[in-house]
Amino acid sequence: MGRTADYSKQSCSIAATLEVIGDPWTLLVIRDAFQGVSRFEQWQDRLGVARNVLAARLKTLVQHGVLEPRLYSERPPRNEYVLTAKGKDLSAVLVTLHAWGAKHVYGDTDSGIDLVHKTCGHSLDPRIACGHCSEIVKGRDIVMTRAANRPTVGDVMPRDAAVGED
Amino acid sequence: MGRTADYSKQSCSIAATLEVIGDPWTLLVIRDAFQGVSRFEQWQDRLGVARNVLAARLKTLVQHGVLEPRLYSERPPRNEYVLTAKGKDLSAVLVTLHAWGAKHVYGDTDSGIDLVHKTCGHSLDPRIACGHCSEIVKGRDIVMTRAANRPTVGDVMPRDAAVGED
DNA sequence: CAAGTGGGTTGCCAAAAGGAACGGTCCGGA
DNA sequence: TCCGGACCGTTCCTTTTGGCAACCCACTTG
Repeated sequence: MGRTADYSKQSCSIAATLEVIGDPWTLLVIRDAFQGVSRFEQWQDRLGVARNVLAARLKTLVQHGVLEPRLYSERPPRNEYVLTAKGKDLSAVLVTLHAWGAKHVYGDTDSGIDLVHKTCGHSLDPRIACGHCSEIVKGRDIVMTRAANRPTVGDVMPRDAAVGED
Repeated sequence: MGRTADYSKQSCSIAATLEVIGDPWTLLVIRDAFQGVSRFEQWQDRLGVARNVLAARLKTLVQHGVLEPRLYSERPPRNEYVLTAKGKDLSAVLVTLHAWGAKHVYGDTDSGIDLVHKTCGHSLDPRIACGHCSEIVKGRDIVMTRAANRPTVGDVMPRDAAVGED
């Protein structure tokens, strides 16, 4: 079956996030929302996604509080969907996805969408910084630890692991 | 069915990235790889994913150069899979996904996995910084522009749009 | 030599995506 | 007033996938 995919039992923030935005098309719906798209037909035109699928995605995004429906016409009832604060917080995810694709899929070829950092005028080359010490974080300085004494299914990893090496 | 999903025609780095890592389970496979998992049986135990699906995911991740197979036994041929540099570059994506889930799904409850910034000792509160000016980037300082004169399918958005408002 | 382990492949079934058609309500023009 | 079209879905049917279990092959250990 497709995607009954029980990520959910993993008690992991990454899995939990994927539970919300991991369905096919969902992140592209959100990407377009950041570009100002807010109506059914706009998404449908841009993505070419099946209408029933789009309807389902919008519904679950609303349920999860990522999008908020706003009635802009009663009779016929029509609503548009705008990003909530929770949804806008996904910008960091989109930024890192974009950066990876720009670097590793498109080399230096044009990639259709460009992110620009307004305050410095350059196209954005995003890095992860630490909210506490404000330093740029290198991959090897991050430690992924299995929190506390939480018995998780396949606890095969005894030691902590560094994330990346760059 | 599902996921014939032609993201591909979108000429967008985000869509391109999702083409590689957007399948169900794929990001969890990569998450575990960062935690040191490198063998079929380990992933299978931890994720509970169907074996055929796991085999398919590993294959495409290798094809895309995210994982590299390494033969650790000839006869019987057995290989393990390790992250390439390209794969390790996905750490930023995992970090932002994790942060979003920790903040918006788990509130302050324990989330199973914790990311710690070794150099300052705190648990990581990731921010996006600009590689050029080294400043922390606020969402509203990012402009998503449709690059150059690339005619993309549903070009309904005349103006540029700010990303987020935080 | 029998049982176990590691790493898959094969086949069947159910769930999700694709796709096209339809329905309802308004609007603008002929 | 009648006709077509825009919008926003919903329904129905088809096509792919993922879930699941069984199976297989090549060692290895008891």
